[in-house]
Amino acid sequence: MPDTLSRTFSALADPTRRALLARLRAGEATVTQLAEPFLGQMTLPGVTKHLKVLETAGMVTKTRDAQWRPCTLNVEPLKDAAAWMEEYRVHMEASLDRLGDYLSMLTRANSNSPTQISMNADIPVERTTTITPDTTDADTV
Amino acid sequence: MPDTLSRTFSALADPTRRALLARLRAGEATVTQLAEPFLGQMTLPGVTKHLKVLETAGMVTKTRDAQWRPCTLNVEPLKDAAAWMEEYRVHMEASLDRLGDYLSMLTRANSNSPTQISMNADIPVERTTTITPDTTDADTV
DNA sequence: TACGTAATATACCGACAAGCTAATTAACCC
DNA sequence: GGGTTAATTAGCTTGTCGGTATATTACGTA
Repeated sequence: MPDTLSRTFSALADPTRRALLARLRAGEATVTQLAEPFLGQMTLPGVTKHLKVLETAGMVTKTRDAQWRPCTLNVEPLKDAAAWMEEYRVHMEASLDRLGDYLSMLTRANSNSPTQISMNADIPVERTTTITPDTTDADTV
Repeated sequence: MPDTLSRTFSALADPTRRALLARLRAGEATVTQLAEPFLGQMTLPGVTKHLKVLETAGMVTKTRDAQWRPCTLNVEPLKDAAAWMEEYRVHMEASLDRLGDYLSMLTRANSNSPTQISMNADIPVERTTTITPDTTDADTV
C-alpha cells in the first residue's frame, strides 16, 4: 500500500488508463462503452483490471445501474498530483525550451482552456489528434 | 519501452525518486550527497538505481567530474506531464472540494510560488526544506 | 605503487503488474 | 425458470521493479 501520490502517478503511468480517464472527461460511461475502443487489442477483463487500478487510485467511481456499472471521473487525486507538480512550476518556466513558454502562457491564460494538446496520442481512440502546433489550441474537444 | 509520458509518470510514482527530485531543486548534487538521507533505509546501489530510472526518464542529467557524478534536475519531461494534467484543470476547478479552490488560487497567483505544500512528507530528508522561495532561481544551474 | 573513496555493474531474489482464457456472478427479459 | 448480456473473479504466464550483496572500474593521493 503505497502513499496516495505514488498510487496516483502509478495509475497515470499507463496509456490505456490515461485514455480511459480521457474518455471519462466526456461524461460517465459503462465498462463496455469504455472498453470498446480497446477490444481489438485487449480483452474486457483487461480493461476491467485497468479500471480497478483507477478505482483504487480514487480517480474513477463505479456506481451501479442494473447490470451496468456507470463509471465517473474523480479528479480529487489529480489535485494532489497537480499540487506536487506546482512546486516545479518555477523550474519549468525558468527552462524556456520546447513546451516551456507555451505551457506557462497557457496556464497564465487562466481557466477556459481550449487546450487539448495530446489527450491520448498513443491509443486507438479514433480521433487522430496529432498535436498540430499551428492550431495554437482550438479544435479537438 | 513505453511512451515518454508513461515513463515520466512511472518515474514519479515512487517517494524516494520524488524526494531525489526535490533535493535536486536546491541545486546539483553528487550521488553520495543525494543518497545520504536514505542510507539508513537503503543502500547506495539502491539509490543509484532510482537515479538511473530518473535519468532514463530524462529528469536527471549526470555529468562527470573525476570520480563524482554531479546530477542536475531536468524538468523537460515534467512539462509534458503538466501539459497532460492541464487538460483536467477545468475538471479540478469544477469540483471545489478540498484542494480545489486553493490550487486554482495558487496557480492563478502566478510564478513566485511561496507554496511548498508537501514536498516529500514521507521521506527522511533532514533539511526540513521549505526551499526558501527567496532564491527565486539563480544559483543552481 | 598501493590505498581509500565514488560510483557502477552483475547477479540474484521476492513481489507485483499486465495480459490472457475460462468460469462465475448478477441482472434483465421472455 | 431459461437465455442473454454486463461485469467480475480465478488461475496462469510473463515480465518488470525494488532491493540486496558482491565485485569492478575510475580517480586522487600518500
